[in-house]
Amino acid sequence: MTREQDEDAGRRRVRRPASIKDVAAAARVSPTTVSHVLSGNRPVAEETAERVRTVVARLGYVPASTARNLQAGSTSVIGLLVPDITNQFFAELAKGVDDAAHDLGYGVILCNTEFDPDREDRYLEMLRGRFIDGMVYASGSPPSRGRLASLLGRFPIALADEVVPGLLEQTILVTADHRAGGRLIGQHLRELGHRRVLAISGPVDLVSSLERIAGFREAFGDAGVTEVEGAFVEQSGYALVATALENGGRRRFTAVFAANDLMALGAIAALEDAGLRVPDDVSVAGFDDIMLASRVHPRLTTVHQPAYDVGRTAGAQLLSYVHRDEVPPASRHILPVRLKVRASTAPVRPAR
Amino acid sequence: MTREQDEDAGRRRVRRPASIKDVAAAARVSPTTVSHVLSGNRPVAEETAERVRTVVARLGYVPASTARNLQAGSTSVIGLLVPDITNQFFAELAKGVDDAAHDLGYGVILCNTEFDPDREDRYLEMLRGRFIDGMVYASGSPPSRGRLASLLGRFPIALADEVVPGLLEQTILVTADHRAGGRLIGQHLRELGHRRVLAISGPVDLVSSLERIAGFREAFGDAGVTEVEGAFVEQSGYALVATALENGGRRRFTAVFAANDLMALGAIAALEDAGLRVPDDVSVAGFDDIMLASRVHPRLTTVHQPAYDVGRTAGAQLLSYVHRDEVPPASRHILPVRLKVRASTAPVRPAR
DNA sequence: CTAAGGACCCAAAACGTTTTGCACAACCCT
DNA sequence: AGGGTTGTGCAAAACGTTTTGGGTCCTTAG
Repeated sequence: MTREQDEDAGRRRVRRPASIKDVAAAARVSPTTVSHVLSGNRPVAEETAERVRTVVARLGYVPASTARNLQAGSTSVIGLLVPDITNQFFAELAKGVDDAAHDLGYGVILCNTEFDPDREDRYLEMLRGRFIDGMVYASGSPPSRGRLASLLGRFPIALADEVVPGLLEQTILVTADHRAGGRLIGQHLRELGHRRVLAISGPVDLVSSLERIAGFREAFGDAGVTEVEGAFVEQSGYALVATALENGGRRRFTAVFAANDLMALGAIAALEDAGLRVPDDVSVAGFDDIMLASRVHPRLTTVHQPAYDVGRTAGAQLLSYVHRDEVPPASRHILPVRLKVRASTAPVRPAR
Repeated sequence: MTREQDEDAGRRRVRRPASIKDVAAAARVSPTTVSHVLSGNRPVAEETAERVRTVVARLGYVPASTARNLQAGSTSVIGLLVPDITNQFFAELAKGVDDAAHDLGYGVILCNTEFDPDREDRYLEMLRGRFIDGMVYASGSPPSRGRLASLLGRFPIALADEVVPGLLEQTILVTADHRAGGRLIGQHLRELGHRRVLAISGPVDLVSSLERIAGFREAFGDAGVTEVEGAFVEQSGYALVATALENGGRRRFTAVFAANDLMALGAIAALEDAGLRVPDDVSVAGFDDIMLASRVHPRLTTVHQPAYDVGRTAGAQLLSYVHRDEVPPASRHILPVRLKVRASTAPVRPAR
């Protein structure tokens, strides 16, 4: 009676999956032998092996990875932390990491922080129980270096896309050549005759953001560039340019260098809302070369970042060590970028 | 001597993390007590608990999730299978799933199949060792139902976005209302006075694709619609329209209904290459409302699909059962869609 | 006929937790 | 004073593998 109630109590349950013991019993061998048959770790008489294999197939036995992980002390899973998987750039990067992982039989666990430090912390907390064998960190926001450093003692971490100040001498870093990208835009705008440009940067605590602007100044020269700080989103680009137009108007600049394509889009919108035409009145350049950049009107001049390669390289580098159970030596991988000249930049025109 | 060699042999290794035994020893209690302090599963004298907590902090102890998983028989991780994380739609969906998972303390392991059945199989194979507690399946291509069915016995699966023919009566299904979306477009075009439309569908073995067209016919009527089959990519839209223009020209249609925004973009390109203007000469409507749709020229009339909500609902539904260790009953969740009238459709104009 | 060696398989330990039954002490109530 | 209750902590089992040091039996050579 009581027993029947108990069985009723839980709703329909999944039947217990076959364990190695079940297989062993059915094949009249020890669990050890089953393990050896499956792993090929030690020779087993063909006749016995065949018997085991039959039972395995019949029972649909698959070794429980939880148990295997415990025994092995590793999980064949790496973490991937990104701020926004919805952002084309990070999606490409994620794909690269996934490909690299998949090649070596690793899985990827996705952590989407939405630029929220608390959320990032919660993810890192969850990850620290060495659930993962390693991690690709592409935070995209000023990272809580402390927490990251403490994790570095538990498993290897590869930094992707963004330098983390305290850590770059200790681990793998893969990033696009932001500085060179900035230089390319700087040179391009200068060649078009621009002499006064509004540079709208990303968050100044992001090294990549600084590098882009620094590269720009290297090529363009410091004179004539007024710099304002923003965030890597469209509204920020809009607001920054709108504000700039109010204070002083466009007499102050003939071109806008946005640290990011989305911001560039915002900038264009602000300019058009103010009755200015792009690129006739003001040129606008972006950074990243997201898909939109080539479809939007006017098509955006920008710097192409090899997002996929960044992810793939970071994943491959990380795993090349993790896989051999070594801790990776510090290394840097700077990937080349390309200038994409399209329709949003034009030779400067004398103000009417 | 030998020992020294051994220590040299492996490269610098990570030191063994503290285990619960280490904590117990240092706090002069049993591992049981440590566990109780940490889990709150049973009361522990405050004095003792404090001592344990101190040691935990000092040693930086974190329970090994591998061991915990084994003991618990679950991992607090769910799988997410998508064909292309780079596709905005699936990225949004993934974000939804991740959010739902994160709310309940679950992790998400990402499987990006790149529309490759082999790759999908390899992923499913890797997942079947009940590494995960459940899975959201959004294959986007005609799925290998057999393998999926066999997995359904091991952990719950929620189908997102796309019906899997053999399984829809057995598990959770979350999808946008493709049929209603088709109806909205059909009605819209009819109201604009269109009477002959070219419908370019996605792969006919995808239920969502069929539904969109079916809904369209419901509202528009069967008469006057010629249907051609394609794939969900831009080139396909281009090719289909280009071909249609060759055979019979645009006398045969005044509007194009593309089963997907990307195809709509291709269609527009083909029309413009043929010297036709959109929407003046031919109207074009899409489906999905990807980010591009609102930025491209002309801005695309389309049906907005709540990708994020699909993911979030699928994740939440799945987890609401998984989390209580129940197997989910079959259920369907059809999410509403919205018509977005923009600039690519216009009232029909009498052919000149 | 016996010792050595090989082929084959198994028992037991280990991985690091959580769970549960129990022991011990101290307290309360009648 | 004795029986019950509470509070506190421990030992042992269990989760499902893989690993490793034998053990048994058979073959072969001396």
